[in-house]
Amino acid sequence: MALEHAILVSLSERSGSGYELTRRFEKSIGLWWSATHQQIYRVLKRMEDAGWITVDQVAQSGKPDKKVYTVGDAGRAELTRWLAEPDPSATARELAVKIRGAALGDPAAVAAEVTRHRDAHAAQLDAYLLIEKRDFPDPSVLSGQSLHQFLVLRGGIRTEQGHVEWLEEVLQAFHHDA
Amino acid sequence: MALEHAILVSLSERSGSGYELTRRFEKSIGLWWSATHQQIYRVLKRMEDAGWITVDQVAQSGKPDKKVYTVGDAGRAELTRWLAEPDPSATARELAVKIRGAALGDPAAVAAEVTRHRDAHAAQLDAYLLIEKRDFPDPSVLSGQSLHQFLVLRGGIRTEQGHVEWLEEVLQAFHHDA
DNA sequence: TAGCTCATGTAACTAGTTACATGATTTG
DNA sequence: CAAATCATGTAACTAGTTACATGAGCTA
Repeated sequence: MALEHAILVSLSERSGSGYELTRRFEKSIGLWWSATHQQIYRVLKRMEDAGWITVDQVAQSGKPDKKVYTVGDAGRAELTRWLAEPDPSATARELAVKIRGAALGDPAAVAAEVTRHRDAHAAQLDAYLLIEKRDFPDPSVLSGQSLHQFLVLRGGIRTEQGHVEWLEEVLQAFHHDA
Repeated sequence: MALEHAILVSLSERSGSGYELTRRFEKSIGLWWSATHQQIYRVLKRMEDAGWITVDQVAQSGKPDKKVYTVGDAGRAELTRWLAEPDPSATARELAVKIRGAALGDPAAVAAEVTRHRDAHAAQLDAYLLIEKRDFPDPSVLSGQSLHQFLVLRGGIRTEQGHVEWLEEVLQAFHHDA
C-alpha cells in the first residue's frame, strides 16, 4: 500500500486538511491516483494513530472547523524508509509517488529503484516481443479472433514500451540533476 | 466489474475448470489481468448462481475431480449485452477484454466503444500537454522538486499517448477486417 | 523423501467505491 | 432560492490479496 505514502509526500510539501488533500489528489497526484474523501479520511486517522502525523483543530469563521494534519518525525522517518525500500511489485503509480517525493528522501535510492523497474519492464517487453514474433509472424494475414488476440498483445507491448521510455527519461533527468 | 466478463470470454472460447482458468489468466488475459484462484472460484460460483454458466462434475483417475464450467444461453446474452454497452469509466484492461471478445458479440459496437475511449484519452492528453506548456515551458532549467513534478506529468502524458496510439491501431485493424 | 502439479475450498484481511447524512456560507 | 463550496463523518458494499487446509500422484 502506498496511499499513506502519497499523503505523506503531499503533507510534507504543505500541511492540510483531509478536504484539501482530496482536492490535491484530484489534480497533481490524482493524475495517477484517484482517492475519494472517505478513503483519505480513513487513512488519515490510521496515520494519526500510528503517530506519523499530528492534528490541529482549526476554527474558522463562517466555515466548519477543519483538522489540519502535519507530518511529524515518525512520519518523516517512515517516508524516508519507504522511498529507499526496493519493491519489485510496485505499480507505476507507486513509482510515480516515489519520483514525486524523491527530494524528501535519498534521490539516489529512488533512482536505483527506478533502474530496477526499468529493467523489469524491459524484460517483460522482450518476453512480449518474443511472443509476438512466435505467434504472429505476419500480422497482415490475421482476422477475427486471432487478430483480436494480437491487438491485445500489442496493447501490452505498447504499455511496457511506454514504461521503459518514461523511466529512461526519469533516469536521465535524475542523472543531470545530481 | 468485468472479471465475470473476462471469464465469460475465456469460457466461450473453451469450457474449463476454475483451476484451468487460473492458468489461462496467468498467460493470455493475465497480460492485463491477474486473478488468484480464490477470486476466480468465488466469481464462478456467483456466475453459476446467476445462471450464466453450468457445471459438469468430472471424475478423473489419479487426479481430483474437477468442475468444468460451460457458458449457457444467459451467459452468452450477458456477454453480448456487456460488449455493446458503453462504459466511459472502463479501464484499459476492461477495454482489452472487450477487444479480445469482440467476435463473440457485435464487433462494430466494440469498435464504437474503442472510438469513444480513444477520444477521451486524446482529450486527456491535450489537457496534460496544456499543463506541460503552461507550468514547464523550459524543462531544461528544472531541478529538485519541480523537476520531479515535471517527470510525473511526463509519465501521464506518455501513458495517454500510448493509449491513444494503441486504440488507433485497434480501430485501423478492425476497419480493415470488417 | 521432498517438492511440484492438479484441484477445490474457507477465512481473514486490505483497498477502494457508493450511498447517505449534516449544516453553514457563498455564488448565480 | 437553488446550487455549489467547505468540511467531516458513518455504513454498507465490491474487488482483490494472503494465509491456511486437504490430498493424491508424479518427478528429481
